[in-house]
Amino acid sequence: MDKQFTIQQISKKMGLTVHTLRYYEKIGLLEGISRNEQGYRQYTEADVLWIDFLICLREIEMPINEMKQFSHLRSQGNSTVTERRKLLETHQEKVINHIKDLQENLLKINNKIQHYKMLEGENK
Amino acid sequence: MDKQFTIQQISKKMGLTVHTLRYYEKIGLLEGISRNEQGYRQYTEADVLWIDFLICLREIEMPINEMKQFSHLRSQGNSTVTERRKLLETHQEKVINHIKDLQENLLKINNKIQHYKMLEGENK
DNA sequence: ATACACATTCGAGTGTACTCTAAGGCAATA
DNA sequence: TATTGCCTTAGAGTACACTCGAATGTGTAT
Repeated sequence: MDKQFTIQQISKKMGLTVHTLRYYEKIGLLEGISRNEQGYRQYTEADVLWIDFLICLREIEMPINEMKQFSHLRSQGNSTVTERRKLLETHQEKVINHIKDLQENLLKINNKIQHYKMLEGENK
Repeated sequence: MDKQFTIQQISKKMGLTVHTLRYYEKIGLLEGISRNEQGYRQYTEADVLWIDFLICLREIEMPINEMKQFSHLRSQGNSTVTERRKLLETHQEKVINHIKDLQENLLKINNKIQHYKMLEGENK
């Protein structure tokens, strides 16, 4: 049984607003979402998996343009697997560097916090 | 000898554009930047340190509103040290959680990359 | 004297990623 | 029958953090 979902159900399930779901479709991140007789969107399990992956890309802060590129490659089938892998690897590296920067700056912040604690101790 | 710097020198030194420096001043992140007879900005060593800290806050993605709040507390002197510390600690925690999320999602991405590598292997 | 290179201010414009509004359609309930 | 409540679309509006443009001023170099 191939379950189908309405846009509301997907919205709740995935934590994206219906606006965002329609927006993602409009800009080409979500391709081939089918409609029922009334013209309402019907999402499949496969759509759910894809949306889940899009959310993952978003959480690692991939820009929408890159996500679109990835989405487009995906819709061209298996011949684009290498390109897709490279796209992911390139972004992966960016995120790793970003985390490194965050951690370095967190050290500075922590020094500041320790410094403040010292000042607070003195004023007792 | 209290060194003074022009906006250009600060721009080069700190990696912020002159536009951004004026913008930060306008919105209250940079308070009390002195002027010379011509009305040009003259930045001091203390200003440099403060800008450096602002950049640090920006790199850990503190929103400008929070930076303003911090800046305002700072200008009120030592009585606000505890509040400032708490502000930093609150944001610190957010960043730590953010890093955790990034790392979790990187794992998913890595699985995808491994999966693609497998597919690529099969096609040989 | 006048051009150049810098400075000033105010306010408008940009890019990203949504987020919302308006106008309209269909189906079930009061 | 009419109201409610969902859906559709196109396109306008928002928030954030800059980024730029226009008008104007000042001190040094030719």
